Amino acid sequence: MPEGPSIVLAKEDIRHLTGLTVKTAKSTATRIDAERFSGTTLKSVRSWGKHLLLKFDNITLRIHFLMFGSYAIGKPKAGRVAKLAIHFSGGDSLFIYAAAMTIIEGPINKTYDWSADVMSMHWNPGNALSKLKANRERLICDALLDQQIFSGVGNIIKNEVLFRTRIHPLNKVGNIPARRMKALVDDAKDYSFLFLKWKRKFVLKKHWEAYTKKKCPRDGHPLTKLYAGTTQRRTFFCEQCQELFTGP
DNA sequence: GAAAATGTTATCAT
DNA sequence: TATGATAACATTTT
Repeated sequence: MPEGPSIVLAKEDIRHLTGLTVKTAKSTATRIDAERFSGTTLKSVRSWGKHLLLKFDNITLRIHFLMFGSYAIGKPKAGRVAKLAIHFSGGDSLFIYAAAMTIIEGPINKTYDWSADVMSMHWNPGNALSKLKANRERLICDALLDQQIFSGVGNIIKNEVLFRTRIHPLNKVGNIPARRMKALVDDAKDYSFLFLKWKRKFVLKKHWEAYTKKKCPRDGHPLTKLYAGTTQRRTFFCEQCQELFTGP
């Protein structure tokens, strides 16, 4: 469920519950006092990167699906205990599984930099570029996963965008020429929307060019698989066509 | 059936 | 104190 576009799909899926009032809510997560939702109304469903945000009157439930989280509408998943179960008056219900959740008090606009979210209409590539300028020493494969810079970008999008823009994942941010960096920032957004389109049609995997692949679709060169960066995430790239810049 | 994986955060070490 | 490594979380796919 995890990367930004998948959260957008979840948002679309859940949005029709907006306007309903909570009859009962139960949570097995110690951090969540589900009682607080009782009697409140679901005001809006939003997302910021990988965060799914459900606003109920004065509090917002922040849901992060981590690697394996999921949800169900209407009917709980068989044989599973929901981390949060919300029953609305009228009979609708929402179940959340294996997610990390937090309650945000009051307005959320202060909490979130919407211009960092690649899926947001407020996404601002210029802001991303200036944040990158402040991170010249980091590897680009790490910077792409930084949710403060590219909120919503996950490991698949990281791999595909680096491949599409022919940038070697082990480049230091500061060594990448400005024009190439701009192309990368733009593609982070563009590819995320392609991801969304393909995921919607269940054809996402078919379009992967680098992620989990063995051969470069451009030149047939074998792809390198490396656990790269400070987070040691799987990184697939072509030594031949993805450029490693040596700096100024 | 073991191992790995679309991820983050809290806690432990240094 | 600040930074970095490790564990914890939990489910589906390979």
